[in-house]
Amino acid sequence: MPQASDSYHHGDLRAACLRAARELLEEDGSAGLSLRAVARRAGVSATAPYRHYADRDALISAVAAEGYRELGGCLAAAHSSPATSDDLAAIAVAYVRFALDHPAMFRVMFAEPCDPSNEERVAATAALSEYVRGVVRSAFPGADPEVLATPVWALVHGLAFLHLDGKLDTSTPEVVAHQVRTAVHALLATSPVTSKAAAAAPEQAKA
Amino acid sequence: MPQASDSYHHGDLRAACLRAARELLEEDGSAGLSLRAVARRAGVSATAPYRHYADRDALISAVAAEGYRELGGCLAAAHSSPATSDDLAAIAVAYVRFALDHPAMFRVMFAEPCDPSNEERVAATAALSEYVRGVVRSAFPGADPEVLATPVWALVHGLAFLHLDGKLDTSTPEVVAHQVRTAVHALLATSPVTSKAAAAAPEQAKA
DNA sequence: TGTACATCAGTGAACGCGCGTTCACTGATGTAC
DNA sequence: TGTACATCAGTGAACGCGCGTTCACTGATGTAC
Repeated sequence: MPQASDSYHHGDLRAACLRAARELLEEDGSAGLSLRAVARRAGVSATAPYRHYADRDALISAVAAEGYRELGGCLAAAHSSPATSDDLAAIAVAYVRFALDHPAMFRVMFAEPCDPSNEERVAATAALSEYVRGVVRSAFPGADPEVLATPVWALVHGLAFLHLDGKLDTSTPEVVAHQVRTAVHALLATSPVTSKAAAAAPEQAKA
Repeated sequence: MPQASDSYHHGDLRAACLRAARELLEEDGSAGLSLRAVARRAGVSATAPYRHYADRDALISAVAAEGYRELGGCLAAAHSSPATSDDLAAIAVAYVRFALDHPAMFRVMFAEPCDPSNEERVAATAALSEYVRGVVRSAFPGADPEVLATPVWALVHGLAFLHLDGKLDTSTPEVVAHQVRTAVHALLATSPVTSKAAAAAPEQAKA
């Protein structure tokens, strides 16, 4: 039974560090994410986190891994089995929303040049990449997922970053969602690859 | 006549600071980019840069602005008047190449959450955005550039980041170029928007 | 059920570091007469 | 052409800061008998 906050032993400092790190990230951006600040916020001495994380990088990688898992969850929640480009657009909207809701976290996950060799990181991004392939496969059964997965991910990822960096209008969630949907449809609805099936059975192609 | 390196006055410290900052960026990433390090490398006291830059952020913004200008140059050099999706793909390749050749710089330009209100920055990214619209207009005269410019930029920008973060194979420039070209063609050759003209004159549409 | 002891998860002082920025200063340069 | 002086572009000492990490330590917990 953890959580005896007044005792010498914390109970679950590992999780508390992660929580503190995320809060700091949301409040101060990645600049505020120091081991000492995490310890402070967790109400523990500056060196206590070393019991649970080898060093600063290990903590950050753990935060990033958590982010990957959460992003995966958000995408799955947006649509479990996408079958049309509309469905895919909904997933894209969720992706961009995640970036805007957790900007610092998203940057840690993708834009930080930190320890790309960390196992947890590699596994998490491989899983994400595999997920994208799966989405593409189920949304465009006629297309080669190996060819289509990269540009689709790139498109959505790029939309996320352009919004994040203030290059696109982010005034309301609706504006963002519309922007993302429009972009996805503009490129995906009947691209040469996705429309293979349509070419084979043109009468089924949407107008 | 500047460059009297042994004199009390440096000659052109402003430019020397920029140069030093870029070198540090390439060598140590953005973590190594401190005012003091810049001064050290420029062979000048720690406080001398303050004669030319109000503070650290000002220096960084100046570096970023230089980056935008250079990126613009690289893109223009790749193809001056793109008329086909092949031409556009060549520009996309140049964009990704720039990111891979100057990774830290690219991150400063786009992924750093620093002072988005800086005038030089705003102007530079607006110019870049306008440039993308121009490219789209000249490559796809039948399409609405307002609709197409965002997804095209996002696609290319996303490709740059995925390569930069090691999510895609970057072993050789050729591999990268091929990857980028394939991605661009997969989505752009006859997307519903870009093929408006083709729809109006279907007999001219590429097979 | 009680006790001895190993192990675990914290503490707190200390290390050396590099940072951004201020300040009063001084050497070099350029300009007006 | 020479001189006085304002201005400019550097210096170097100092400030306070927060950081990552080490170390020897100690209090709490769990386990074997």
